[in-house]
Amino acid sequence: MSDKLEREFLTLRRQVIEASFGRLNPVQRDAVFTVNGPLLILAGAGSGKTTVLVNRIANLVRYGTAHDSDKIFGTVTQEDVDALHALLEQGGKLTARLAGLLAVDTVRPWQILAITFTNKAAGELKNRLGDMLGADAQEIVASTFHSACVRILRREAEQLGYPSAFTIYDSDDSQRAMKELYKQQNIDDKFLPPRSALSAIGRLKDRMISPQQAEKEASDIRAKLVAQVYAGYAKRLRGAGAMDFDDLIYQTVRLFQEHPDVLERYRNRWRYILVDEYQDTSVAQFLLVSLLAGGNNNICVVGDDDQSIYRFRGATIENILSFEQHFPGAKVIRLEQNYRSTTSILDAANRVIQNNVGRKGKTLWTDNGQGEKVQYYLADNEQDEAAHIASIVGKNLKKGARLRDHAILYRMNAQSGPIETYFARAGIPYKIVGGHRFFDRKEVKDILSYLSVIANPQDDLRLRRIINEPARKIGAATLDTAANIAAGLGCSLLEVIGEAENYPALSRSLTPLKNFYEIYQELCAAAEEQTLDELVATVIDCSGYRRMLEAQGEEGQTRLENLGELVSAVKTYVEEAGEEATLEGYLEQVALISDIDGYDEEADTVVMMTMHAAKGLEFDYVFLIGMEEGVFPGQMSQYSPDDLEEERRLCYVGITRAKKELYLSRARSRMIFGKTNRYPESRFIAEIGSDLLEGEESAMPSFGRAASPAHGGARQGGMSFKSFAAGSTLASAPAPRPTAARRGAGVKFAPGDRVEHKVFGKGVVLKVTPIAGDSIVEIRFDTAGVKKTMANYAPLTRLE
DNA sequence: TATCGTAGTGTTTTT
DNA sequence: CACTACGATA
Repeated sequence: MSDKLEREFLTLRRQVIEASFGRLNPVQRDAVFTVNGPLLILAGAGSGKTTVLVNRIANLVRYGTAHDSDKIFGTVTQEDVDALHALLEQGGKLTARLAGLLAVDTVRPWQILAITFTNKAAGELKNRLGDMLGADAQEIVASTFHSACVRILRREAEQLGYPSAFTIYDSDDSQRAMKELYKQQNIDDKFLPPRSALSAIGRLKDRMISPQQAEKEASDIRAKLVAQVYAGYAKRLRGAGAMDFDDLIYQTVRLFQEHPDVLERYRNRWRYILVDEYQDTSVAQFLLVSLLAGGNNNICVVGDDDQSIYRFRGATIENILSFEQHFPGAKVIRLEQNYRSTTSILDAANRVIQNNVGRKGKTLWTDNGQGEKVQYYLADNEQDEAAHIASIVGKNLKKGARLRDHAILYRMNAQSGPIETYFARAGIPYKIVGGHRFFDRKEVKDILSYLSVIANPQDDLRLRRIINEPARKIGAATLDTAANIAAGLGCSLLEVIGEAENYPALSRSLTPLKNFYEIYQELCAAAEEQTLDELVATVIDCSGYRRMLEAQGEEGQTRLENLGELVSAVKTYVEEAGEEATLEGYLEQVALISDIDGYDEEADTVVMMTMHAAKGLEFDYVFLIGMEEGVFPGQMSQYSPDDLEEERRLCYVGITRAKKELYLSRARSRMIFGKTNRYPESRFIAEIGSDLLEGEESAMPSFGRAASPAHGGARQGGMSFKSFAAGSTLASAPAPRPTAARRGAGVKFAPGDRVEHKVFGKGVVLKVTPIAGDSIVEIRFDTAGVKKTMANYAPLTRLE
């Protein structure tokens, strides 16, 4: 074999490998083919970092280091070279022989651990890997920090003195546990509210500080109390065989620090580690990753310091800023080209973020073209803001956009209310991500608590939650005596209840306790025999929960329906997990599920969520609402420069979600938590600058704008309305509410009328039902079917 | 022990 | 405004 042939082969090999990954820019390509050693990818918003991540993993598995290597396994023949030429020119399939020649030091899929921020992101990663790698992708572990840790802890919990079926407490459980502790130890909840205590403890755990250390380092009374409460809380959870969210990380790191042999096993298993959203990792998460990567340091992290928005949860931007110190010899790659947004949008984003100090510094650019100017609307109040958004959605739909191309983003969940009300009345389909989760509803949590007591009988907290739900005449007094006995014996509450007849102190409530225990045993037996979804149905029946709800009329009926939904959710889980389906597995999935995980981008509806939840998503049309000082940036951040910078990063995240058009809005007055306030304009508006904005404002502050589709009289251009706004405060003082009376007689509808709806198009009125000063109009649309809307809210006009 | 009513309170963002 | 916690009553 000649040198010349080999050289030709190596060049060809590189070309074939590159071709198999499609279009990548030079910087992206560099990231994909950097295989070994520490790598920091600074990825701006919309820079195609997921593509890079997927391709990088695919390259590890398929080609290993072949792209930059001159190693060849086997002997190259002229035929091989010809075949590669043909492949490059005509495409086609690889033979097994060629595939072998293209690979050098490949990585087995199960040696790769990819950590993402949400389950949804992990799922997407797996899907895209599946498309590229087929069955191999199944063996790659792609999960969140929390899920990955649970996986490890389930296997190793005993080393730490926890049962392997430990319960995962959500923040609600944590709070209950904390309140019980407060009561037991007579702690003043004014001086240190349980919520603050929990978040302080959480932040200690994020920094891997134990209760003992916290005690030692406490310098003031409050810190001392936190340390004391921390110790008590930790003891309580340990006794219940439970871990909270922060424990999942904290205990895993402790496991690795204290059991080098265990760490060694996992180090050998995962030889390549990738972490997405690295800017949002905590000290504990950094330690976890660096422990696992220790040795070969094949660690690749992807992040954007400008998008760090979880400082309040213990994330330290330090992790990204000092990556090169932590991992000497680290390679740093910057992805600054944006493929998502227009120049107008990026200009606005860059203008805002450049007001922050202490960042790595980068400027996004794009060749997507200038695009429309950023729109800025000044509304009278939140209803008017909602109406304006609805009318823009209508306009865009006419231009051919779909509902699901629109996202409404806000600072806090409470802001969704007015928009939701308006959209519901107008009959515009929408979906809210976040707020109250399905699994947080009382009835659902109760049934899940039954299940978790079956899985982990040590868990007194969840037991207390359900022992008298439905009412079984087991009150607080009885439970306290039983708990005291349990504490004395050092066993669980449930064990005491099981043999209640042995304790004279419990004689008065012996029957109810025994009745409960019987139910419990019945359920345990059912857990052995039935499938998971059957078990859930059994729990609902045997516990008496169904009977209780049935006796509650309408309210109980909807709750019963929710429980029906729970049963079908479990059924879906059983079908998906197949043989792997276990009770613990299901409870774990429920505990770690997040709001965004349930977001379905296929459904054609407008979507509403917080800017936090929108991280990582993109939409053609994005509305950022409530651009007011005190709302965004929030009240809490006004006096803290650090918090303000985080708000600014959040603003940057919000702006960069938009692909085509960005709409900002502010209301002159807004009702928040029951009080009407007038907030000044958000500083972010001034930071963007009037030259990038195109303004418009509510025209006549008092007259049913909601129903009038055209913004008659709205001013266009520049920011000249600022002075106008100031002068018109008096005129706009009475809160406008679109009522039938205000709108006059001209816009009533009658059956048979031909009408046009901004969202659904043209149709015929079928029925009109007057109700409380408004009316429900039932319309058969030519294309959208039959819908009901409220006459005063729907963007509806009568056609002559 | 359960249930009803009232007073008070606290409100960001989330795995 | 919405929720919780607590107290009075059946």
